Amino acid sequence: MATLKDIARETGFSVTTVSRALNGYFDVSEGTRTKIEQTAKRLGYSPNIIARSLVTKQSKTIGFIVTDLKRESIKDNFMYETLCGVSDTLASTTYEFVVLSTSTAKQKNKTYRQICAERQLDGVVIQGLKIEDPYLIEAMDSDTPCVLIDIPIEGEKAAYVTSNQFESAKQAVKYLRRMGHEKIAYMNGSEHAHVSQIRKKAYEEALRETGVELDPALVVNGDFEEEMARRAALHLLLNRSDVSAFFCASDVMALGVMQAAKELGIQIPKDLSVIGFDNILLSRYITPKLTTISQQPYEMGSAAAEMLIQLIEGHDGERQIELKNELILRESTSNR
Amino acid sequence: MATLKDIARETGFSVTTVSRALNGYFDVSEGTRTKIEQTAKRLGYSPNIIARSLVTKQSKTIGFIVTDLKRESIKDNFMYETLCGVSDTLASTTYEFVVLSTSTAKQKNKTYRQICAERQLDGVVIQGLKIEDPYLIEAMDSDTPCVLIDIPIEGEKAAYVTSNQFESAKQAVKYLRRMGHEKIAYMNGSEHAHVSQIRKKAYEEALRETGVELDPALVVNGDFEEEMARRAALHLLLNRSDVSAFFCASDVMALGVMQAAKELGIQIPKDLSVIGFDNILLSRYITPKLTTISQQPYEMGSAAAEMLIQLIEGHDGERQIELKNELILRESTSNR
DNA sequence: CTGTTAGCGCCTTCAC
DNA sequence: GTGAAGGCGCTAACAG
Repeated sequence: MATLKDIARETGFSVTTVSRALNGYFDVSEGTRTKIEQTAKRLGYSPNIIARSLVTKQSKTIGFIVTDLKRESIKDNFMYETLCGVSDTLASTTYEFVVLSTSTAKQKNKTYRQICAERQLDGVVIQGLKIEDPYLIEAMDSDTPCVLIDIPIEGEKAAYVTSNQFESAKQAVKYLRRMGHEKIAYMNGSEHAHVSQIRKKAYEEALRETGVELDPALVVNGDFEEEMARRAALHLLLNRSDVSAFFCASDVMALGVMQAAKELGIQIPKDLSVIGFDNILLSRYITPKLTTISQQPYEMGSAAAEMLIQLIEGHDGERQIELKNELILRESTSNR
Repeated sequence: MATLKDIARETGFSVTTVSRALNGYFDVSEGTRTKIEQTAKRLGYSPNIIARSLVTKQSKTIGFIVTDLKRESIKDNFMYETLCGVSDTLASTTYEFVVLSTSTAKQKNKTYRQICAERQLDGVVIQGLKIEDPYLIEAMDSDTPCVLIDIPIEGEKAAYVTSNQFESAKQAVKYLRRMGHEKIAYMNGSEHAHVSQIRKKAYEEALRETGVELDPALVVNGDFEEEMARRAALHLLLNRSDVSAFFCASDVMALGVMQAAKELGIQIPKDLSVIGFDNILLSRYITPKLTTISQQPYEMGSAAAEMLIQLIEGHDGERQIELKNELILRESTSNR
């Protein structure tokens, strides 16, 4: 691969001049610039970003840290869509991104600082971390800019993008209330995820505001997994025939609930109304079609990347973005 | 961030010795090694891969070049699953990967060589390129090792992983033949994709071997898109009421075919049998459940990454891997 | 306008 | 066993 040195030798100019010519500085005469550009082209020169990074301290690469980039999530695709958003936005910049799949366990082996330092990451997009994950704390007082997805924590160099999940979750529960449901169960996701906490709070608040006393027995946990949700729902529905509606913190868990209902001969929506969260692809293909809350993961990824670039380049602008979710009424809900 | 120099200053040794101690060379005394290791730890040292790359010529990063990493493909998830495979395999190595989303158009702006050179990529996994894409030719006579997914071309530094699609496609068509179908239409994908060509060839060969004359009018093109497939199928089915079966080069296109049939009041499988390709998640959720051919994208990604590491590190081993597909019989096919 | 000098953080001879 | 010197490819002062 041709280097600046090669071009310098060919053209007779110094490496410095060649560098400046190729980087569009104005203190090079038109003549030498064209000459240098031509031989650069002839030699198939292309700058070594690695070498450049070493001196400029900018690697032009950002990290996309995700928890458990796993095949199972083809059902929700949340990760994939945010990744597409990030990728598309970055495509029009000079930045590239490395995918860093992590887990709570892995975070003990390599610190966040190390990850950033090793490759001199210019910035980081974080997705799917648990609230007590080491990386989250580290990220907050790190010098490398970062944008959190769905975890609303602000920091000196940290921004976040989230959605109005609280309001939309409340809206879903209140919708069930208006339909006459009173014994509304809630299928929560992993307790360690911020989104779980907030959705649960929304559920509780919606009930309170509509005059329903909270019944802790109606709150179960499916850890965002279909099978866990199925079992939890099975258990609950078996013991509590008074439950007439189920609000789930994710569509995948709603799938589990529907399966459990089917096994028990409970008809949806006649005997049980179900609302999910995410508006996954499957939700409109299953029977009955699932009433759910749509999110905009692609837009989240894309907004995150945009904010990150702003942070990296020191511009000021939005530090928090809240995207709008929407309650999508379909066939899995009906009057009590 | 602490550097070797910092550790050298602290311990009193030279940078050279510190480097050797930390890299496990044996020509350092036990005492100095432990001392150096301790202060390295204390200072939170972690090597600067960028700087190291510059001298070792190994960036420890591989490129994952994909065509059109786009949100639409949440329906097939092929890309995502291979990505997971690559990610998981790389997780146990010291390599990281950058996602490089490209397109035929983009390939004119930046050459494959440049992409590899700029970041000194140690190797590349290529997925989804069209057969006349510039990158494909360039990759073949490039010095950086690469592994192709689903494009069986071998090269000095190139390996590939694919599946027995030819056989499995033939199997599918022959299955339709055994069910008594004679007028079997074929919905092809993009002509520029290698997989399209091979599946089409399989279709033709299966017909020939079972004594059916080829009818070019029965071969239509949906470009791997649902809507395009829907329209193409609509057109064909409208004009050719003798068609009793449809073999599709992808499940997504099969979805389009099923939609077209529905619009025309054609019952599946009573009036029309449909077979897809990919075994996407949706295929077993729709009604009727789609008969299809399953692939193993995750395993492809994972195998590709493994082979790539072998190539990079100069070990010899398999250069071609063929994974097994499987015909999955469900509800969209029946006797003529 | 152009060249010289210096250095980014690291590794690899080659001496001692 | 340890250190000095040199260089990877590039950019950033600083002179001229």
